[in-house]
Amino acid sequence: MNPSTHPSLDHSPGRKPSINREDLIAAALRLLGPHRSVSTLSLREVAREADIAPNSFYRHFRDTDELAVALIELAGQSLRQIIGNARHRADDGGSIVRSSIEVFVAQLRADSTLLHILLREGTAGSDAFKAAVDKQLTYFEEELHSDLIRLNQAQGSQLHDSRMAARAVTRLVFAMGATAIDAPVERDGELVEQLSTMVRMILAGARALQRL
Amino acid sequence: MNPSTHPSLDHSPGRKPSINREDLIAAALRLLGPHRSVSTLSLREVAREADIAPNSFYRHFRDTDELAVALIELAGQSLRQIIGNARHRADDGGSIVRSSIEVFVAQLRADSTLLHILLREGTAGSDAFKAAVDKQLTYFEEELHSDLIRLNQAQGSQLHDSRMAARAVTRLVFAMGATAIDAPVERDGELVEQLSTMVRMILAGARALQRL
DNA sequence: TGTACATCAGTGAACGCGCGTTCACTGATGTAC
DNA sequence: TGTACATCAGTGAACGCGCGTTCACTGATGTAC
Repeated sequence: MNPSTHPSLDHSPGRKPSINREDLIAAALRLLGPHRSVSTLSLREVAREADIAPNSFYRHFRDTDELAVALIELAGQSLRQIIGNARHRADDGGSIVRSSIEVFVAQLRADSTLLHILLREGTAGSDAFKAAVDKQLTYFEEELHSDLIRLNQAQGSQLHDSRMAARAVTRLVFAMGATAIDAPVERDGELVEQLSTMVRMILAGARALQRL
Repeated sequence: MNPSTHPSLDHSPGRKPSINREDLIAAALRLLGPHRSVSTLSLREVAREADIAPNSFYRHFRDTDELAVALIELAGQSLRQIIGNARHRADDGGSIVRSSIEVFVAQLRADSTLLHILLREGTAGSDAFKAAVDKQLTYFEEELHSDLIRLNQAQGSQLHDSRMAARAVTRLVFAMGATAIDAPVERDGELVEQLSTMVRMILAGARALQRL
């Protein structure tokens, strides 16, 4: 993400851009409701939404793939912040598992297009695309991992292979979330319930395996 | 799936089809390598591969969506059979968890287009499409569930909420598998290792929660 | 057995559409002197 | 301060492409008598 690879970010003489990468990203987000997937966005469509000529798109992105990757990174960043906050807030008092999951599901329902982006595109799209999603999931995994380790130390308990526990939780929550997008809101409670059970199973299992 | 809704399956007078649904499905499978997703297939492309005129496609399927659903059902069926066999074979002797996972990963590597179909399309495509994938995952879940119950009875052990355990295992394995398609074969061992650990965590956790 | 007929799988041509991409351009902005 | 110049974001027009879908058709097959 070297700025100089993107002409629009150079501080060179010439006409100032009347529109920038962020504007195009915003236009793309406007197009992406909960039921549109990033890989179905066309260059012309985004340009239309941003009110520029189709070919102007190239001044800011090499192609739609590059825009898609930018969207995924943005989504990952903001979501990690939200979940991270929730986790640390719950830290002192209450169940971390449940409250984190509640925040996650709430995000799912708030028409947070950003979360949908990450959930929808897990397996579809170009290689660059899938790699970008995977990278974000790995970040989530790492943050959860260090939380688990902190928790272990605080409680004096021990997890078997906490890295795998973190990965299992992350992947499972995202997989279940992806399925749940299409479910009616009434089933959100059920989803929170199920996810809490599953995550507790994984954590309890990690503790149990350690004792063997 | 009432046959009479598909003219080609009626036993009515008239010219016999020189090509049928199965031929079109076969053509689609030929086009779908490990890196093509069902939702990117075009009607014209499939028709070309099957060596018929584009408009002849409509004699067999209402649209490409209907073909996609047929592909997913086929994939689900055959895969459940393969995994089911593996599970029951391992039943007497050896670790069920590990050998089932090994079969799964082996299928992933064998260029079994069928499995890739299920993994790739989890979250993409039309609603009919996603519903079809979800249905197949639910079948897997149910079969695993009854296996877990049988196992409980045989071993005298008890699982907390074995339905959720089955769901967690199913969703997790598919999610991890979807990611792994793009990984090099050398990491298959690693994948088997990780999945085994995760699944054992879930099962151990289900047992541990029961004891509480 | 032969004939007239109904069925309908498959066809060729054509349609309009949205797409990504290219080209040569224009004209606002900032720089050099 | 004024002027000549370089930069380059944005443009309008055009391209060729593959797409889904429609239409009226043809002719092989099976049925009725």
